[in-house]
Amino acid sequence: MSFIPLLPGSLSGPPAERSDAARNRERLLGAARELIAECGPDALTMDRLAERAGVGKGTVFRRFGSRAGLMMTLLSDSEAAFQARFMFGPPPLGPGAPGLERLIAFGAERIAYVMEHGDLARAAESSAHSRYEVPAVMLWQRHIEHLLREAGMDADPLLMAMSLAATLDPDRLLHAVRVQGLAPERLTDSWRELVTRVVRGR
Amino acid sequence: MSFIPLLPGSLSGPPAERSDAARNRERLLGAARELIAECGPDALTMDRLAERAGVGKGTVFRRFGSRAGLMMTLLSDSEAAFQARFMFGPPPLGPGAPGLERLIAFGAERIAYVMEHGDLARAAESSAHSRYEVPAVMLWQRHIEHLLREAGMDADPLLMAMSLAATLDPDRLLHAVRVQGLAPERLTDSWRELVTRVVRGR
DNA sequence: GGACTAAACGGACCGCAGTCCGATTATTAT
DNA sequence: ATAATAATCGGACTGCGGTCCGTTTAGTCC
Repeated sequence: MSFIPLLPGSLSGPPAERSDAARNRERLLGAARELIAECGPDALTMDRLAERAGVGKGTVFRRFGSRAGLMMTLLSDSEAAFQARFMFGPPPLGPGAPGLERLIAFGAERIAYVMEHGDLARAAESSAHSRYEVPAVMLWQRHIEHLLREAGMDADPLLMAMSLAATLDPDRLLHAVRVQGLAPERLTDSWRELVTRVVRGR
Repeated sequence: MSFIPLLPGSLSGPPAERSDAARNRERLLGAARELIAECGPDALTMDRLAERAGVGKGTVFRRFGSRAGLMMTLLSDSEAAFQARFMFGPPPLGPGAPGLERLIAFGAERIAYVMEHGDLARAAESSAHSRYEVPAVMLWQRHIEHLLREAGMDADPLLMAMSLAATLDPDRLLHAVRVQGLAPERLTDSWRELVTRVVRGR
């Protein structure tokens, strides 16, 4: 988790990080994972986190900016893995399969992802102003748009991608499964049906 | 806004409302509309509202339950008017037109509605746990589902309605228009395209 | 009118996310 | 080693939504 900088002056890039700052970040991430494992993401408050990690509250916010930022950091590993799979992995999720098949696979994988990391994802998006500025969310949407074009979608792929992305919103998916009691497979089936109809068109 | 109860005992229904309670509710609604007219819905805090209306903070919450509840109350008039139009009004929005045409009209009207009352609607849905328990939202979704069935949708109309409703989420629509700078007409066009493809199917 | 009761009242209080600024400490140059 | 400097630290503070409970008051029954 630490590395020796090749260049002392560190040309290009943030001007390095002080050792205590790095130590505190690790402490905070560890404490956050502990608390989430114990009581779930919703019970993680910034005060409790600071106390558990043995640092001041200001430190938490300087490190992660906000609660949502912390959650995004916690998600970033699995998030990056997921991104790698649909961008560079084997088909049908990755490149090599027709657009429609990749779309179907994408939805299925995303639903599975939300079932696993949903609470975290929801917490990461619950930033007051911008639920749609989250980089990962924007990337997904552009990916869907790309696949739509590849599948021959002619009419406003950007907005179609927006609509399809709305369907995969973690909040909605979790509500459907946890509150409405729908089976995840049913969501997957419905997604397949939806994108098929949208792509095949009138 | 007030009426004389026909039966003193008030069979069936809440056990009447005390006069001071009614007076305070009117005061609060008036003050809320003032504040919103002055600074917009986001600047309306429950403390300010209580102060402006000349009542205690506890009174505000007993009256409306929560900030979201207050916003829903403020919306209820225009909300009811909208509902009446798509349930009993003239076609193509109301009954009498084919399902697909009604769906298209519904989306267009909803987009227009959000452009007008969007901030309020967003505030009304921003209750932590349940953005989807709002009665109006549930009604819309069931209405979409009904229209889908009427238009001959065979595959899981409930989930298809859920996906389509997600497209019409106020938060998303406002973000598309205000942040992304998309023209509302483009949203309407895309909606028409979307529902047409979904209904006409594979 | 006067007593009784249930409801409404109000504002102190809580936990939360996020901000601010004086004190502290790691780092670099001398 | 020492001083200078810039980043980090910590916790008091703010504003918010929401809760609680002792006090007040409207409606009712005699």
